Amino acid sequence: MNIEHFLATTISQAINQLFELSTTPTDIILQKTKKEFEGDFTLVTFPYIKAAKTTPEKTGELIGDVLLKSNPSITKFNVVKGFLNFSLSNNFWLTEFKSISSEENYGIKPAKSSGKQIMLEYSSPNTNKPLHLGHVRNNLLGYAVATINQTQGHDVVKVNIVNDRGIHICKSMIAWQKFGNGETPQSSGLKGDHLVGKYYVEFDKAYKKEVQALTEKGAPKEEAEKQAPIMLQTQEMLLKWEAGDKEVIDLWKLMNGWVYEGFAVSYKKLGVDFDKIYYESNTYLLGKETVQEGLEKGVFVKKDNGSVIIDLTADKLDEKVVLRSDGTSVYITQDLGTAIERFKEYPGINKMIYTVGNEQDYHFKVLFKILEKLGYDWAKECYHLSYGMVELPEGKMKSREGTVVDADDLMDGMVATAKETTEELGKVEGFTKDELEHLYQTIGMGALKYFILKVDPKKKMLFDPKESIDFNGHTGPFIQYTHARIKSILRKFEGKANEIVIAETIMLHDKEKELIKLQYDFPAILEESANSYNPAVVANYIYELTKLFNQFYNECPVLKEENKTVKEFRIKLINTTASIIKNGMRCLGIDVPERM
RNA sequence: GGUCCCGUAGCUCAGCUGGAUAGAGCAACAGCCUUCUAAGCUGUGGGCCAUUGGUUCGAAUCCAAUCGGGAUCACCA
Repeated sequence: MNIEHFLATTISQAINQLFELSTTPTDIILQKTKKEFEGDFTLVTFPYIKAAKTTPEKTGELIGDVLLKSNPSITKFNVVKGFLNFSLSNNFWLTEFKSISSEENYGIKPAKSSGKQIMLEYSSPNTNKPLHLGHVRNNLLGYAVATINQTQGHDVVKVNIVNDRGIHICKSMIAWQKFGNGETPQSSGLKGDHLVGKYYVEFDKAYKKEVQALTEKGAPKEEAEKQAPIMLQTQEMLLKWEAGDKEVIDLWKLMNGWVYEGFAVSYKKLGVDFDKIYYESNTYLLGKETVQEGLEKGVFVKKDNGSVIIDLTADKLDEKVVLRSDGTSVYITQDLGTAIERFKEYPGINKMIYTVGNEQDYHFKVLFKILEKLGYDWAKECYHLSYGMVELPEGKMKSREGTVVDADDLMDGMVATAKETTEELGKVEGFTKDELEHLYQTIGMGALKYFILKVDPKKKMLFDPKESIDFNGHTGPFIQYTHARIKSILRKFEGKANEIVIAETIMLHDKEKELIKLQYDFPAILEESANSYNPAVVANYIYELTKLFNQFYNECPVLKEENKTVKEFRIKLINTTASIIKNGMRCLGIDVPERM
């Protein structure tokens, strides 16, 4: 039985008997004893002093006495005001550690399934421009949440829905036709998505020029924006696309093909992948039938002008259009249809997660509410994994103003910095050229990923490209470096860590005990992180573990230790530390090198 | 204006299912490399946890209001 459960049960029984209360073990909240005090676990006794009809000190004593007799693992206790701190025996932690270190992948549950299936959508790029920093956060977050949930035995289906159609795609296409001179990724040497993105910017330039020319001739601004020839051409192209015009479709396929080639490269660098990719060009007509059904059920209302709406004012939301007066879909129509389709396609889904920025909080509230009103009981299992924007020191990123941080540039920059730093530190000996390239990649991406994942997803975060990302302190490279150091020690021990049998007689040093206690927490941390869809929980835990190891390392020599049993125990201890660091970082999608 | 989110050290962030003296990193300053990798460790300084009330034995944490910042409220996607 898990020790915390045992303690809770014992304490619950004790206070029920002593103070005539009727608590259950789940009412008992134990916390870890703060470092300044002696003990392993702490019970706050304030809530019980009324029933105990005595002082907090006496209350603690009474409960402590019962605990002491209940289990030989509990060796002593002390009471400070309303805090009952009790200690578990050296042997308890040693035994605990033996079990931790004997597990192949401690904390990361084996292949056995929980029976729960989660569909997780993330990335969702547009095919008119390359990925930027915002997408990076989205992708890293989605991927990490998926991996962390897999450790809980859940079957996670990672999906990506590509926005490959619509007016914005046509803008790039028109601009390419007009100004492109047949430029291709091959002829220009540009990555496909960057090439297409370039023409999206070209469109905007040309469009602004035309609007300006028209307003100078006296047209009102709004009128000019509607009547600019290039805009009219774009709208015409969209109609042709919808009609299946071969020429337009061919161009569309060609240019989207370039974009996909470019995305594939970026995704690979980011280390993310998908089980299934949806394309909006296939799904954008979905949802119209749903609107019909909703009308019949009386969930939706048809207005005089022919548009269909849902009135959500009673739910503190507004009226929402679900079908335009001309009978065409709006965005949410498609989302309704896609959601329903997915649950049909994967009947086993218990949870549907959408990784989308918090500017769409309202949209998803409405979406889920509508699904609920339509009577889909899985609507309550839909979850919007909302994350804050990545802001630059100057404020928001705006693609039209050229203040976006491009994902490829960013990643390349990180790898270049990793290279520089590594060379400066002179840590390049003994590596082949290929190994070095791989190492720079690992460190640079590790820095970027950790930087983004360590902050709570729902909060907005600041990214300063000038100061870039540090490699010292609370960073990915620090964790990677620590792992490499441990591996270096283990190498000197010729990899025999697994053969070590831990002696019963070891008296644990403070730092050793702290390390074991922290390792003991790992499974609970993973579970919490999985349930809250928050990778930062794991990220911050790994940092704590790493920092603790470094302190231990400075205080307790490992290889220089004279006593053979202590030395072997420490080897085993750091071996387990390394594997938790590695597994934890893997959950975040971050590689840790064996050497660096 | 309605709704939602955020406000913790100079900066970037933890801590938030109420509990002991609010923690890290960066930046500043002072130490530690005859070594198991110093991308490290130790120490110093730095805080009215936005403000004001409330609930409580106890509030950074819960509630309300206020002030600041952001998002959103399209027959856009």
